[in-house]
Amino acid sequence: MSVKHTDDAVMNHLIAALPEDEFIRIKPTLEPVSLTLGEVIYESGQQLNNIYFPTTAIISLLYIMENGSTAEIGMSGNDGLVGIALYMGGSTTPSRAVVQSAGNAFRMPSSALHDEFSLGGVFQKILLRYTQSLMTQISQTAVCNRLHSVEQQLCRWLLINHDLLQTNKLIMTHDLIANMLGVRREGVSIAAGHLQQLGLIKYVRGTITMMNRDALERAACECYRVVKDEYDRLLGKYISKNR
Amino acid sequence: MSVKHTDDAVMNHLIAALPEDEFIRIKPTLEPVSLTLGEVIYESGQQLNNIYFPTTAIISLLYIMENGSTAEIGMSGNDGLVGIALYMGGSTTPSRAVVQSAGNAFRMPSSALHDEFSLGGVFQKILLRYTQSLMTQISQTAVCNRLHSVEQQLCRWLLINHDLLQTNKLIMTHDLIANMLGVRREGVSIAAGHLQQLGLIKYVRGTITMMNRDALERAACECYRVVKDEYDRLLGKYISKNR
DNA sequence: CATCATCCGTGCGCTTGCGCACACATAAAC
DNA sequence: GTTTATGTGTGCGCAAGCGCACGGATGATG
Repeated sequence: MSVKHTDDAVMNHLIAALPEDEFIRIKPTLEPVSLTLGEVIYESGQQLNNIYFPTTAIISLLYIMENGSTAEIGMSGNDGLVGIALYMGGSTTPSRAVVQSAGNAFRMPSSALHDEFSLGGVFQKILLRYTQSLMTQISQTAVCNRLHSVEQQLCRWLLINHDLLQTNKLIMTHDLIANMLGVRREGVSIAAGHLQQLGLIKYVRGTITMMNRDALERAACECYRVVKDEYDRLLGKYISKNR
Repeated sequence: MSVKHTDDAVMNHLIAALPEDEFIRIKPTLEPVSLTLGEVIYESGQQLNNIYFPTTAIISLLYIMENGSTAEIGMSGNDGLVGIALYMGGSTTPSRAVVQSAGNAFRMPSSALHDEFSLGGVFQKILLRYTQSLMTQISQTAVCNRLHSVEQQLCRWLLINHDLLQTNKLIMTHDLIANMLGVRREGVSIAAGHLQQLGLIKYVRGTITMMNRDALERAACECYRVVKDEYDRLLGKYISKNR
């Protein structure tokens, strides 16, 4: 069903899912960019000018409170895009988009996005479906924050990363994870220590290696699977070859 | 700017914001329905057939976990609609929509919705903008669940209700609120008791009366205002007369 | 090789919220 | 008017997570 494009833009699943004609049309508007760790793609409330389709990079959507504490509401990698507000009409959101794992992405200017979106084709369909899948992710984060332990959430967070990464190794300190999860660094250290003791992960100074994915899934809360299944339900028929 | 329609469908702000021609076109497809307290509009994962535009009713979006505990991710009243998944492409969501405050709504069948949505007019714009505003609400709920106290969240929750209601009186037990907030009934009782002591609210057996809205806003976390401001930013220009 | 910054382990007191249990009040039902 | 159901107050003990503090370890820098 899905067409093989002649470009590594295919690494982004949403782009890869486009029919040949739509792909050819938007291809010239896609500019490859390299994103560095910690780079801020969008600042909260700031007018957006481009939408990003990550290929190897992972971008984190963060809320920053008045007192400076932070919490992640969602993550996008080659399964999605960053910059939903551009086609939803708001042009901006109250969240910040930060590069959590350095890598590449394709950048598409706002004008090209609007042109293609307004045609009402598969491009629009896929973008809207992805938006719904992101809503599920955010919703699940909300209930997860309320009802589950730090350790369960850490497992979930590691699994999401694992899905978006090409490797088992994750460059990430406990401190950064704490900022994402909205908890203390010590809390992450304790949870990670426990997971290491169980043999699910290993880590040394800023590098976490996932040793046993299945066990991690069992140690995570149901939230991980709900979001994953919902993504597959919404976009699976477009992204047939994936996974 | 906004046209005065000849119908009480105007009580729903999104419908009221439509230009005359679009309103006339969708009007015959709107069926007034009465919604009773506790009624389940949509069940999690169940195929949707209608979208709802509340006028006096308030609908709560709930997640139900495997162990039966619940948490609210958002609320819609005459400021919005229920059934986003219908035009986003998913046809369903993992959440349940429950009537939290009895009242009326307009029901629009899926087919009519798709017809009008695909025209790419103001209707589509407004629906997408509302979706973004709901995403903000859900996102803020996520960080609020992580970072703020039960009392702060209770204030926020009361304020949202107050905005959607036509009165200061809220028919709601501590137990139900606890289900919404995803906390214990006792926790709500303690927080509510404190707010009553401060003179912000009064309550007796299932009825809560808001006494001092300004003070409630000061006692709430920033989350309330962020969501409200974002809604106004996204939809304010359409809903000029509102507030 | 020595210094320094960064990352992680650990301990302690404290607060918030949980789970449970039960008493008491007020409305509804008969 | 008595019974019954429902809604709220209160009091435990307990666990999770917070804020703070400090010490040790590891890797980068010069």
